[in-house]
Formats: sequence, C-alpha cells, structure tokens
Amino acid sequence: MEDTPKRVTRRRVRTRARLLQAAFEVFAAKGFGRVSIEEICDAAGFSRGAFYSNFATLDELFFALYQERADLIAAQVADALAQDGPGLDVPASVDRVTEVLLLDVDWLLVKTDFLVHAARDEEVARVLLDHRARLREAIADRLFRARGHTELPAVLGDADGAAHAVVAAYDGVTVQLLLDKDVEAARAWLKQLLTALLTDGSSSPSRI
Amino acid sequence: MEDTPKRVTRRRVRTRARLLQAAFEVFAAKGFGRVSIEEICDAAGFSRGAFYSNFATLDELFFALYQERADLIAAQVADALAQDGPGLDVPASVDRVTEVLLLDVDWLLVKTDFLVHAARDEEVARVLLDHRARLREAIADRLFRARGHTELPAVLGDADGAAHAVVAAYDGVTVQLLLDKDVEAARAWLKQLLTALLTDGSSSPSRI
DNA sequence: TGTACATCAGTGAACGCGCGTTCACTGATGTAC
DNA sequence: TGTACATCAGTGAACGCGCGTTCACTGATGTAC
Repeated sequence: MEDTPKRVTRRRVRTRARLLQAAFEVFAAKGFGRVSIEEICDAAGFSRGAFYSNFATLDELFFALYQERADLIAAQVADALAQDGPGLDVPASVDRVTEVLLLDVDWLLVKTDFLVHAARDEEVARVLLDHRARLREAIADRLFRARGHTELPAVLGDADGAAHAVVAAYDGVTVQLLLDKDVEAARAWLKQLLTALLTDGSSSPSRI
Repeated sequence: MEDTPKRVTRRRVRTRARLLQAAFEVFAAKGFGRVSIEEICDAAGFSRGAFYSNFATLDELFFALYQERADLIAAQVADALAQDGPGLDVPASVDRVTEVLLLDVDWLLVKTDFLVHAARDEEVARVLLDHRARLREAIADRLFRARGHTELPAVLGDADGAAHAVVAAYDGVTVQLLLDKDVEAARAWLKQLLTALLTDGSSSPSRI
C-alpha cells in the first residue's frame, strides 16, 4: 500500500497554494460557513474544476489550510521562546510570544471557525488538540529549562500547568479581540495576564 | 412611529418558542453554518411557512436565540454571586459560578458559533459585548463589595481588571472543553484558574 | 356562555436560483531519445 | 539542446438537487354582541 509517489508538478503545487491563499482570505472575510467553492475559485482565478482536481471537499481544503498555518505559528512561537539564555526573561519572552500570537486577526478568525468545526468532529478535534499540545510543550519546556535560574509562582502547579494557563489566557484574549478588534488593547491585556500568571503575586504591574 | 402593538396570540408565542428550542438543538448538533431553515422546521414539527411567519432570516432567529439564552445565563451568574454575605467566600463563589458557566456544553457550542458570527458583523458584536459587559459588571460589583472584608491580589489591578480576567479564563477553558468534551476536567481547571487569579499568590492550591 | 364574524397563523405546493459535482476536452508539462 | 509523445492539470458547459422564498388557501383564535 501507499504506492502513489506520482510526480507532483510545479504547476499543481502553485495552483494548490493559490487556492489555499484565496481560501484563507475568503474564509477570513465571510466565515467558513458562508463560503462556496465557487467563491474561492473565483478569488484564486480558477474554474471550479481546478478545485476538484486538488481537493475532494471544502472541508478537506479547510483542514489543509489550518494545518499549514498552524504549523507556521507553532514554529514562530518556538522561535520566540528560544531567544533567551538559560534564565528566562519573563517580560521579554512574554512580549515576543504575544507579538506572534496576536499578529494576524484574520488568522484568529479562521482559527475560530476551525474550532467550531472541530467541536463537532472528533477527528478534526484531534488535530487541533495536537497543535495545542505542541504549543504547550514548547512553553512548558522553556519554563522547565528556566527552573533554578528564574523562579516561577507555584500557584498553577508545574511547568505544564503554567503552559496550560498561558494557552487559556491566549484563547480568552482572542475572544475579546474578535469582538472589539482592538489589537493593541488585546496585546496589552495578554501581556498583563501572562505576566500575572508567570510572576509571583507580590509584584504588582500597573493596570492599563 | 412604533405603532404596531398588535395582539400576540398564545399560538404564536408557542410556535416561536418551539422553533427556538428546535433551532438550539439543531445548531448545537450541526453548527449554525450547516443548518437549513428546513431542518429546523422539521425538528420543530412545522412547515417552512411557519418559520417565515415568525422570522425574516435564519440570522434573525439565531440572534433571538442567543439573546434569550444569554440573558438566562447572566441571571444565573448574578444569582450565584449573590449568595454570600458581604465578605466574599472565594472558593464557594468560584464553585457556584463555575457550575453555572460550564453547565451545558450545547450552549457553549452555540455561543461559539455566535461568536464567529459576531466577529464579522459589528452590530451582532455589540450585543455580544453588551452581554459580556453585564457579566463582568456583576462580577466586578461583587468583588468591589467584598473589599475590606476579603483581600484580593493586586496583580490584575482593580475589581474591573479581575472581572476581565475571570471572563478571559472562562473563554479559555471553554475552548479546551469544546475540543476534549471533558466537562469535569474543565470545571476543575476553571476553578483552579479562577482561584489562582483571585487569591494571593502566596497560597498554593494543589494541582489536579 | 354562546354565536357570528374578522383576522391571523401556519400549510404545503410551486418556483427558481445557487452551487456542488461531473466530464469530455485541450493546452501545459514532463519524459525519453 | 531539440523534438515527439504521453500524461496531467485545469477548463467550462451541463446537469440536477437542495433549499430559500412566495403565496393562495384554510383551520385556529380572538373579538363583539
């Protein structure tokens, strides 16, 4: 089994990429549930046949789109976390990670559509949970690596608990951002939340 | 203007309620984006004409449905917060509020669909922001009323900041719950997060 | 409380459009020599 | 590097279904006396 290596032409790769890019824009603008295959093809400058040559269903395309972008973000976060020495500079790391996570509102829109999708399909949910787990691991690893060098509050348990909390804060702030579209406020707020979670309660950052 | 008092027959009220109830179930099961007017009418036991006699569009019904349920939840939260004396029993309040907020996964599903909807429509977003503001106010009021009796950590700023954080934690935990469908874990996790946020960092609740 | 009448609420058939899906075709691309 | 051939990738017309929307109709409900 698995015996279709098949040449994958350059043309095909480009078409697929253009379809994915167009889909991203259309999904972000209208929401997955309100988008037709036709619209995506129009936006990408292809006939509908091109779509069917590359994907079986709109769900399949959505899935591929999510995977691609989520991998990208995960890599960027890992990158943002890798920049300090062994000791963790909490404020600087928080700044860098926040920057990456709240860079692109369109991505947050699409990601939330995907969440809604995943919430009703176990298989899709598994992929999303996987991505989240990888994100958490990157964070937990970093926190764990910093032990001894930088003290962290014990309120949330171990590094894994803290990583969980970071992701929850991210999700929570995302919801607010999707409603008020105020990226700057969201960044400030996420930084404050993360700082509160990762810093001992004795210090009191100013409220914004 | 506004000159259509019109008799609202009992029949009409019942039909509307049955449509809303059926819509809730169908939305929860399939997601707003995948539901047709016909499905809702079938589920409610009506012909499609009944729908058009009560709503102009599916969006309008969704809007009405959200308002109805969100008001209900807001009232329940206010109730859960009103039960202590002037001093705030943080663990008990957290327990009660958590119970209400994570009572019904179907509601979380529908609410998230509505978020996706609101994220692309300013007017809808305003309603959702309103509901959130009311929730936050109920929480902030309670925290404010407890000042002097029970000390709260200053990490998040004033009572308003703390209320914001509570809502963010709720949203964050909701996302995880929608993916793993583990209500008990979500409750435990939300309790822990809220406790961490509302308790001075010096105490260290056990990790679950 | 009963009856007659007016209005309303929901019925269900009909219409038609948007769009998912298919498919015979053709220009593009890659391979072999 | 060039040519001939085979296969592939995308085209666009055609089909048909699902479903949104309308509307003439009728049984249900409310009102007046």
